[in-house]
Amino acid sequence: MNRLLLAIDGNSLLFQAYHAFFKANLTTRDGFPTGALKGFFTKFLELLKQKPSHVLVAFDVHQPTFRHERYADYKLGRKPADEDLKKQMPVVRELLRDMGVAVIECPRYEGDDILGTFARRAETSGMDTLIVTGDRDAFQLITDHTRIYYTKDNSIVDAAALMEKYGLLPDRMRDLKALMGDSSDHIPGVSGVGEKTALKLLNTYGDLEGVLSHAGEVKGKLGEKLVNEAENARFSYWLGTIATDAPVGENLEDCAFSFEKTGNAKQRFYELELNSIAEKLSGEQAPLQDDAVPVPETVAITDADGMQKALDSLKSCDSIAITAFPTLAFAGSDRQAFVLTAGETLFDACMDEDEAYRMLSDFLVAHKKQVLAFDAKTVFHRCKFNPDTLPKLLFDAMLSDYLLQSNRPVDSFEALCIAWLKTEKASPAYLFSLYPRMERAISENGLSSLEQNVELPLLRVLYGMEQAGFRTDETVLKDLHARFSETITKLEARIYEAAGEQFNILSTKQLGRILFEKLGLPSGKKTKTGFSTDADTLEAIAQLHPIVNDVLTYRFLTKLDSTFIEGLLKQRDENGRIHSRFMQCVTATGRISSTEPNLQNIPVRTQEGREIRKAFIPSEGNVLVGADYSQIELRLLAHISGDEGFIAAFNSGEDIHARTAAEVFHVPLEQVTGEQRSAAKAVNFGIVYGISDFGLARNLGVPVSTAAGYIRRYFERYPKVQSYLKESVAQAKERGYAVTLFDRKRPLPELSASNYNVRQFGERVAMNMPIQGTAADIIKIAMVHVDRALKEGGYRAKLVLQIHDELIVDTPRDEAERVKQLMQDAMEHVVSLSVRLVAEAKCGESWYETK
DNA sequence: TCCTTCACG
DNA sequence: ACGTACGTGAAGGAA
Repeated sequence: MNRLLLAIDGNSLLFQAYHAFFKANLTTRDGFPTGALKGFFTKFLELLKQKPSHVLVAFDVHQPTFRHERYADYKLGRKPADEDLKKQMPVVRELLRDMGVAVIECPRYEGDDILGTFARRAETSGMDTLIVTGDRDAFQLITDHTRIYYTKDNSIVDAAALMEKYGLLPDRMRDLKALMGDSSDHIPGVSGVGEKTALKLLNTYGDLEGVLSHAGEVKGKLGEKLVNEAENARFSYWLGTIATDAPVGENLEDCAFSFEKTGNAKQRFYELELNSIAEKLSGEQAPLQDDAVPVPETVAITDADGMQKALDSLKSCDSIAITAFPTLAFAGSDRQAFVLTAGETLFDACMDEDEAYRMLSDFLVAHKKQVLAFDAKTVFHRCKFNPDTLPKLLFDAMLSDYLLQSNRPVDSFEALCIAWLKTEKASPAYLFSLYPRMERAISENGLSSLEQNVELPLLRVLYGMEQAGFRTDETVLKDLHARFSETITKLEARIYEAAGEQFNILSTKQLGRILFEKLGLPSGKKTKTGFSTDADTLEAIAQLHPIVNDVLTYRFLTKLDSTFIEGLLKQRDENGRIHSRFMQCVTATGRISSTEPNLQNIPVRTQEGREIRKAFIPSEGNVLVGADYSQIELRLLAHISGDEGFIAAFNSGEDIHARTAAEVFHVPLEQVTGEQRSAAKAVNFGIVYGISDFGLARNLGVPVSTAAGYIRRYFERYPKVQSYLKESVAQAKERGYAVTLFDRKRPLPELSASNYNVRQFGERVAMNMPIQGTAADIIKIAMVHVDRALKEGGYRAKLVLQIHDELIVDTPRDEAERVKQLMQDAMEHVVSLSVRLVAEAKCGESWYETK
């Protein structure tokens, strides 16, 4: 029988696994970090392929070791382990023990010493050892029966390999290190001696003592240093020596290993959502499951005939489950799924997907089927449904997942099936199992109303908006392009002239070189890659050289031209309409986002940019009606905080920023200066973002102390705003999430982070999310109401765009006045708060005119 | 792919 | 003693 001890340096492997998975940022659904676990156990299982008879994993105990007692601070340079890694450390030990693996720690000794000790013990009982570590120190332990699996390059190192690389026997590795030192381990060595010199000395004199006793023969500075630092070298030798006689309680037989026992950890791995690991463990122990998920039979569809038969077999089903990725797949029960085959070559039998979707959508409409889906909006698009006759949508797993975990974007249906059902892969049939499970979670988290009354109805509204698109005028865009291009060319020439050379103005690196090195202008802040050249920085030095303003204008115009003019021209369909996609499951606060193209950031703050809005026009015979909320976030702050002064400020009906300035600076409203109003406005925004004096100071360009004064006075005048913000953070800390008026939740693991900055960020988010998120909830509800009112009122007007606090409706001329009123009404009466919600609506011949 | 910048709320 | 405003998406350069 194979007698092999696998001796693993647990800390070394865990650190390496952690950093390998650091970027992936892997966590369970509820936010527990699992990256290091995944890396560690993936490697561990790979190592088990060596079929060891004995396995041990050695860990350092977090106490001073016997070396520290003599030289206490020699490892002070080590960074403390990351918070995420720390959390996973006890879990690794626990999982290993569950798997029947010996976990060995020895107070005052390091992992290395345990490995060395067991390697010797194994050798005396006639066993071979494979030591797994990323630490080259362990090379000294190599013998005929002990080899090293070096994790840094996944190589197995034995005496021959060592001789080839260093020309040294394993026993001389310590001598090498004693001479050259090791800064990462804080082993001093002899100053000025590196690997090359150390190897030469050892080759000449054999070992460290040989080198030291012949130090007198060595010429020059090196000889002197060897004499002077002999004690240092001997001490280094001692530091670098791994113990082989550590007083470890466990004996070799405690490390006996059998693969069958690993199954005991299976359930725990499933709970940690590390299914790939769980599945590789021994199959003896089946995972415990309350109600099993049937594995559906999969039927491939290759032609229209097969498609028709599949649909016929589903006639008696009430609900059909559908997914669109990677190809159309559907099911009428959890037992059987139909999947369109994606032909891999031109000759494979494979059905035209468009045709399949056509047949499916006709079937759904004709038989009034209900739908369960993952990403129903996309499924609807593929089916090319008429927005007015969409099938009833019972459940969208993507939406439910988003509501349950809005701080983490949904990646794929497959990931969702694996996480929720512990299945191996995705199948539309799993939607029947997901439905009750996820709905129960939705209901337990108080999210049912949000799902049923807001998100699911909104999905249909967004579908209609995406399908309708926004009509655009090509000539407006082309004229602007011509105007911008002309100026851009002129600016470019002037910039090259002033710089004395041609360069890429849009390259921050090249621009930084020109401005700060060649022209010697003062550079402000730095980014991690070099000089900062953002607008704030450039504006600060604009008076010093005319090139700076030209650069700013150049940037401004190229941005408008490439992102907006060219970007939009590319997206127009054959009817000149632009169909943005409204993403419902992206933001952490509950807002929707807009992509391909993003129509939520079309310029408005500058005249030149605003011109672009003239290209957004109503359909033939229509006008646009735009309606936007006035100060919705601040009104929500007033309501939620319950601050009487702030509520009164709104109810006075005056300009809120001016009114705030008057109250905070104790001056009559008429005497508020422009500067005071700006300051008050900035404080109002700051409050909503989770205020800090530093941030406010930077925004206003005033000293931090001045900003702090503004905040203090603001809170004096509106004390309940302050207490609300405090309470908001405290509650989020207690519950682990921030929440909106409509119960939308955002988990905030940041609040319990050990890193101060991360925690501060969590606190700002805890203040902001309830406000931004409630505003998002409200406009979503308004959209559902507007859409419903338009349909029920028999209007032909259509919602085409939402920009967070603004809605645009493409409206037949004769409906315009009524639609305007209808929108304002719907928006203002979504909820009744202690402060009125105010919406203002306006008609126009283009988006430019609706403000 | 990551970084920086900048457009919007 | 630390280094910050909240939420997005797109483009272009650098690597």
